[in-house]
Amino acid sequence: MEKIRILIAEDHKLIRETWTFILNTDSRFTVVASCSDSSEAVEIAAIKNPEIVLMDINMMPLNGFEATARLAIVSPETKVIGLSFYSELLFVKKMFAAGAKGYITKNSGREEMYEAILAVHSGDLYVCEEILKQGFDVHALPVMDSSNIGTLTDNSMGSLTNKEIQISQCIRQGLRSKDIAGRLSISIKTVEVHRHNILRKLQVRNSVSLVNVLNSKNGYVKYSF
Amino acid sequence: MEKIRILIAEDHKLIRETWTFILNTDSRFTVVASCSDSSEAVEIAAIKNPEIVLMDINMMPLNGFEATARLAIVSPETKVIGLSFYSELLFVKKMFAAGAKGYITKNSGREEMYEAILAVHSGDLYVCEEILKQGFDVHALPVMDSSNIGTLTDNSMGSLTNKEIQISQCIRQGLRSKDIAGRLSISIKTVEVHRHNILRKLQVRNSVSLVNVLNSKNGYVKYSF
DNA sequence: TTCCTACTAAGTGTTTACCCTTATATCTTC
DNA sequence: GAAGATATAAGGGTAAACACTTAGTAGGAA
Repeated sequence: MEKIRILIAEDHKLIRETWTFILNTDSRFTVVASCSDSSEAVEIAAIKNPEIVLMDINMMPLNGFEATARLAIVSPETKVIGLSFYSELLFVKKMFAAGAKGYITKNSGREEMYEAILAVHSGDLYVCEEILKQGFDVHALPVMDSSNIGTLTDNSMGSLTNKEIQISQCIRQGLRSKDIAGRLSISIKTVEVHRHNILRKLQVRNSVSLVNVLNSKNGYVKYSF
Repeated sequence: MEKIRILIAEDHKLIRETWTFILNTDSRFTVVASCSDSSEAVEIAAIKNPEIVLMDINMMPLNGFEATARLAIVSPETKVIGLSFYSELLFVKKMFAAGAKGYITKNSGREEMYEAILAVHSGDLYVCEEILKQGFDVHALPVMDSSNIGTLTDNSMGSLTNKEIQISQCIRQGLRSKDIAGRLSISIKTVEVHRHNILRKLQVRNSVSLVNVLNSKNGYVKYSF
């Protein structure tokens, strides 16, 4: 039986090396390359056409969403599985919108990683247990093909209006609704409506999480400790 | 030759399982247990007396510093190697002050993890390349033994106590006081007191500003893409 | 011992955030 | 002109954060 050819794109060396090791140890898989750089991942994929890419969403210089969308162009046969510490549905959706076929978090089990690779390789979509539990329905997503891949990769911030973006920047600075209202010369109630809409659109439940999402978009990578 | 007996304490299941796998694959090592809970790590160590503990510094309900200090009491022969995403010297120092004998980041190589285990097992102190490059001199540290272990887990970080640091990290993750109370098994009221004290000590007026201060000090890496 | 710090947790407020609905005016766009 | 999106802002509600106080316990230090 042919081994499934895998590319690992993950910026933490220890994780990248251990995953390479365990996948190569399994007779079903072979890691054809690994890299810590997302641009490199796209280049390598274009040359080696791996069947599967394990793609961390926190990478330089492109984030996982952008790298996934580009990868779909240079190597359409390659299937991407998103990998991250986050189970935030926003990231999951963004990865699928970018053309990913699977998503697992680092709270998944080792067996779950195998399952994900096998499922995606055989043409299925896959998300891990942790994300399923949040009520995410992978089959309810619009089908992603060459016609619309990448079109939704900016939908999070893109769906925020100018005012919402402006206000979210104020929130990020630690300003209260009262402060924002004063600064923008609008009613506190208006600010509150905007806040609510921002949280709803970005699917977070409080301002701290909002700021985390905003930071992750603008190039901050959040580590948890 | 006797295998080196290892306990892995790491909250991300996928990482925990892959490390268990690769260490068990190597004839020099055997993973006697692994867990995602720091209290459990202390309990297990007390029973199994592993020679080495690989301890992630981000754990619940104790952080890595506290777990390491307690471990020194219940299993003095056990040597702890700190593991984290951070090369922040503050965290490295705190871990050594808590009694750790080694520290590697997740940017270390797989071979470096082996080296660390072997070095620490043979009685040396060890820090990875990445930390060495920052000019950290492990041998310049005061010697840690039963008389002073834990005494230096103090106020280098803006005079926040261990509990306050732990709670501020929970806040950073977007958790509410209710969530934090549940996770740490303490009263919401206690969490609120800590929150209040944290804000007062760091001279900020809300959680978003707190997170900004925490991010500016450590843990966040600004990427440009 | 006494002192000090940390952790715990209660009480009692005020303020802010967040949820949901309704509504008006303006603007583009089909 | 109708439809849709945006910005505005109000009312009424719950939940959470924040402010301040008191107080018991535990442990180490003086």
